[in-house]
Amino acid sequence: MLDVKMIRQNQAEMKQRLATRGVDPAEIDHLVELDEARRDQIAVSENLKQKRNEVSKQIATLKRSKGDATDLIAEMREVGAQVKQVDEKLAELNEQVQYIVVRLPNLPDASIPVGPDESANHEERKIGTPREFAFTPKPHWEIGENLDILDFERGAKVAGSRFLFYKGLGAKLERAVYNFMLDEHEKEGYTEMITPYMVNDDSMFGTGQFPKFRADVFSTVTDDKEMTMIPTAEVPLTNYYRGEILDEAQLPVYFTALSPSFRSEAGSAGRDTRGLIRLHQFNKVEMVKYVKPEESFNELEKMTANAENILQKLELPYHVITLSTGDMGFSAAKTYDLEVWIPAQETYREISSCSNCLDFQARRAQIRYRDGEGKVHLLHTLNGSGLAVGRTVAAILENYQNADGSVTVPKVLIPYMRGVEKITK
RNA sequence: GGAGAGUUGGCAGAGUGGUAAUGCAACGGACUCGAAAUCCGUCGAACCGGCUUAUACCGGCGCGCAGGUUCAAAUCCUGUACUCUCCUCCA
Repeated sequence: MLDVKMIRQNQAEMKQRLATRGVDPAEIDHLVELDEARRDQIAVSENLKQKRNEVSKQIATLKRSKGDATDLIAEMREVGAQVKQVDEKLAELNEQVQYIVVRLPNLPDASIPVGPDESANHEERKIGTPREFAFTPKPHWEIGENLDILDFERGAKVAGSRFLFYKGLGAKLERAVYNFMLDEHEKEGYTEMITPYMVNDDSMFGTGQFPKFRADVFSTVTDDKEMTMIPTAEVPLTNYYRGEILDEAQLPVYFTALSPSFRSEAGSAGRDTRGLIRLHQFNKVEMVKYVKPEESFNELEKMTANAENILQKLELPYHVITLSTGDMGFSAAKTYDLEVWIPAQETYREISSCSNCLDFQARRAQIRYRDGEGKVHLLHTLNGSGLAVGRTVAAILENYQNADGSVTVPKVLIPYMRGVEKITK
């Protein structure tokens, strides 16, 4: 959420920068108008309340000295009615202002490319060289099905499309991958967490998914209580400190967690219908940071390096891109995507997304810190995948496949596979 | 699922209709070579509005949250969240 006061004081710049994210400048004009009306109404309300407070004190004094306050009470009855009326109007204006402001995306950082969509993304660096195959590489779902380690058919029968079973060494590989990731992040100073996998609306609001993106999630209703299946562990990890004021000395805080992520994938019908790329439920190791504002961009570089470290140790080719204004997520000011090489598709596919949200989430979730002078400030939050586990397994299966259909286990994972060096039929 | 108790400032803790005691902590000062102790003073989170370059200042709000009653609500009423205890159930 953006600061309305800041928008008001920098209207022209805000309109221009938000326009690069698809916000109609007229909406900002409307917001500023409503805010003006809101502040006028606050002044009216507060004047009335001041009067009420003053006269109420007189009434109290009179009553204590057994005086007659009938006239004053009659007068105050009128003031009370006015306050009620003014406050109703104020609540309405507040709601209108909030309606707009909670749906505005974060301000894009000045360093990112401006453009309508992914075509404007900028490649920062390319690491590793895609392997030359002496045979036609198979897609990972074929490899997995042939080896009997991935079962999409039964996933569809038991749950539906975009669900699967991992089986035998497939399940072991998935577990090896995320255990490896968690161990690496632990070395980098992240505290490992196991979070709730269902959250309330306040949490979904805090990180920016709600109210705008309700269609993207799965929710459950029990006894009229609605909960949301987390679309990413970013939600519980970032809401961990919701509504709290941390001490400056606590910062930075680094969290990591493995969790399933549940996504409805509404609007992506027909895309990536096969394999591990786009599922309703997938595992992901997430990284979240709470940092002081002046450090957030440096921390973004470090977090991205932490995600890259995983790919490098797995010896998977990838590149890093900076998302353009049009391709970036709602809460982010700057995002690096890591895309891993998928041989069968001869292309790079997203496997991690690391974002600096500045104070956008902190303002929504009211997460603050107290500095050395005792002053309270919003802090900055970052989140990144480190990495999407299912897509990592897909990349391993495809990049490490052999002509005979077997898959060599990446060196760093062998200890996590209890010594298994190759997955064969 | 049933029954009961609770939620007040950084912490402890009073307050059952008249506008948030008190203690500790914190901050400033005195004393001291310095510190402790003591004494004096200040401050009760955060937030919002006004006025400001910014402080300051003025006002509002503020007793888990949301409503209601009232001239006036921490206090009365309704709903709700969470915590604790007991029963039930359960991994």
